Amino acid sequence: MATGRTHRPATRSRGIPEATVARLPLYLRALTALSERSVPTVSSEELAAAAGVNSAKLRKDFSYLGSYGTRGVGYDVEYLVYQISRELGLTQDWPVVIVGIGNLGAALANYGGFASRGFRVAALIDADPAMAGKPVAGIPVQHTDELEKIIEDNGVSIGVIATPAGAAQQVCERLVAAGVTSILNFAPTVLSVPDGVDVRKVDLSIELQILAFHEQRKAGEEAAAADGQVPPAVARKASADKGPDGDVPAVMPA
Amino acid sequence: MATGRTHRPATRSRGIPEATVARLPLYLRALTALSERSVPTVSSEELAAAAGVNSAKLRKDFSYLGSYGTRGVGYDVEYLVYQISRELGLTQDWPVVIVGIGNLGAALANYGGFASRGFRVAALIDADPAMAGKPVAGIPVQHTDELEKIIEDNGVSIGVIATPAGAAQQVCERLVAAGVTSILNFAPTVLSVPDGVDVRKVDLSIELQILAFHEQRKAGEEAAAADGQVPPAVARKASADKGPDGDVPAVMPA
DNA sequence: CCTTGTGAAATCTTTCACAGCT
DNA sequence: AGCTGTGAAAGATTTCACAAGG
Repeated sequence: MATGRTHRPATRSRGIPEATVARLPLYLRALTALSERSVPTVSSEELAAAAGVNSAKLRKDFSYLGSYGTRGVGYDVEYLVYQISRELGLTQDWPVVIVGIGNLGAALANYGGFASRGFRVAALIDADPAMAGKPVAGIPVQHTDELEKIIEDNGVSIGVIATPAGAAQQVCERLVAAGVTSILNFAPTVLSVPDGVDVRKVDLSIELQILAFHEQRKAGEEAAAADGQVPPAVARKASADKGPDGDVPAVMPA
Repeated sequence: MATGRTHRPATRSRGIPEATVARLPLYLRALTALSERSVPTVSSEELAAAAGVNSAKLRKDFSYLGSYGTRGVGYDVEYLVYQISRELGLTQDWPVVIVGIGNLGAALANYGGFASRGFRVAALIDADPAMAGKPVAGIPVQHTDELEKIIEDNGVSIGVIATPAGAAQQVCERLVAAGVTSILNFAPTVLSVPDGVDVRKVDLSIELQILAFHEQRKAGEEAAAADGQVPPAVARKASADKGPDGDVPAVMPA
């Protein structure tokens, strides 16, 4: 196995922080909306509000891409759309396969935003022979047997796994063996992949549990507030970020 | 009323870092699997591997919950399951409503992992009158007109938005006005919410764009590697770490 | 005036490495 | 001997605040 014990040599050439990368799509979406309304320029303050972040963060983020703004004026919308698209690699076509065409897989196949920006559903794959040939979202489902051939023929490097948890690791391994190097995993399981393969996961159950944690915390604070004289709900603020406070009274609800 | 009354006393008693909270569900899932196999205890090393994190991080995470392990032995699986469940607020019942019963909403309603752990789909809501009364996943869809009543009657504090982007903000406002304080948003839009309301978002398009960024970067490095003398099999290097919401399942070679 | 771009400070997160307990 | 729990170091991210430039 790989002996690359050396912690990442850190190719710092194009080092855009991961946190920044994760926000670029957000900015891009906001900018696209502005572009559709033919807004020519936008300030960091305005754009940040539209994207649900604060303006200092946005400016810092953009500073990693280069100096694309004009002091005293703001950013040229069209130009920024182009620069961010290029940075994200959206100026090229990304064929994607979806494996597992159950409820969720079908929903993903039907999701419009998929095709919108550089991504193209190259194939739908399912293990159920009864599904084979059936069109979903206008694309005929193919059997898992064809997986390797489909990946190769279409030059697919991004795979979406929407299978049951039990099948996910095996599907993952076949995708990777066939040449896929980026995986979006909707199955509620941890995937093991070789070095060099990126995995991102989307997990409903985890998100709900995180919300439950904060919900519980709020309930506890409320109870504590009833005791003291903490002012009731305050200012209305637009915020896309998660709860700021991390402070829970040691009150145990038995 | 005092204006400067500090919202948070300097007491750091129970402040679990957000990054830790986001990993607790992962640990819980791994522990549940161990529990089902009747494994009595587990070491931080084993559990970390199962959860796809490193053991130092796991031990640090657990240290915020308390000292639940035994030196020289490891952690008692059942006990940890209980402690983490309690910490996450999963020992209580969380009624949830799903708004927007299209492809995605239906997929979510059918998702088993939903009901499994403390969450219960209290109602499905859709704006289409034609949907009303139709059962999805065994639950009859109700019309949006009923939204406020449903929230109130069921004491719902967590809402899932699976509507088209255009409807999401309005639905969000109605949910919040009716008493919902945690929202899981699947619509590709930034939600504005009052202070004290938590929003988490799940966005296919954003995840794909982040993958595309790394995919593009890999392609660039490959080209650069071809210039040098890195053997093809090992030429790929990982960015390894993910952003705020993501983790990379690490592969632990023997 | 205006708003960007950015060093520096503050804060949060991960990792290291080992003392301390079983 | 083995493994946890944790200070302290290292690293990443956010925020501040202001100089620089339109």
